[in-house]
Amino acid sequence: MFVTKTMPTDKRLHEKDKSISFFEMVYEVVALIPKGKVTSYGAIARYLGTAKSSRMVGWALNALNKRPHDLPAHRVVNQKGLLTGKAHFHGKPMEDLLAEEGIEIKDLQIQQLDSVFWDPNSALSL
DNA sequence: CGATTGACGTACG
DNA sequence: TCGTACGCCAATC
Repeated sequence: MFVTKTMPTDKRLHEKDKSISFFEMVYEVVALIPKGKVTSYGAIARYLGTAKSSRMVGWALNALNKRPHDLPAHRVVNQKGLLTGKAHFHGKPMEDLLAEEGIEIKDLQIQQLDSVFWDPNSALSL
């Protein structure tokens, strides 16, 4: 894992620190999503201090797709628990990956979302 | 350097 | 309640 630059707990993440890219901050948070849990783009965006840049989170993950990575990007869904990024997964279907972690999905929609939702803002004690 | 993009979110009808 | 419109902002073209 490439966490050498800064850890999410570093307060600098909440500053206008341009020394690290927005992408890397997203990667840090995504890497910390517990197995069997999911979070949303908006939740990550809020944690990073750019609540209105939720689209950027998706953009970051899109860039991730272009290069080899071991991040649980499948654990990131939209606020409704819908697997909007499924189309971007080339390997095993996103829903399968989640299902293997014990997450129930029906028609690309995560069931019992509240019980599996992982909010970085509270989990990481913002 | 300006225009476009995008795996979202909120507002509005 | 559901579908559509628009804003958002960093990265890319």
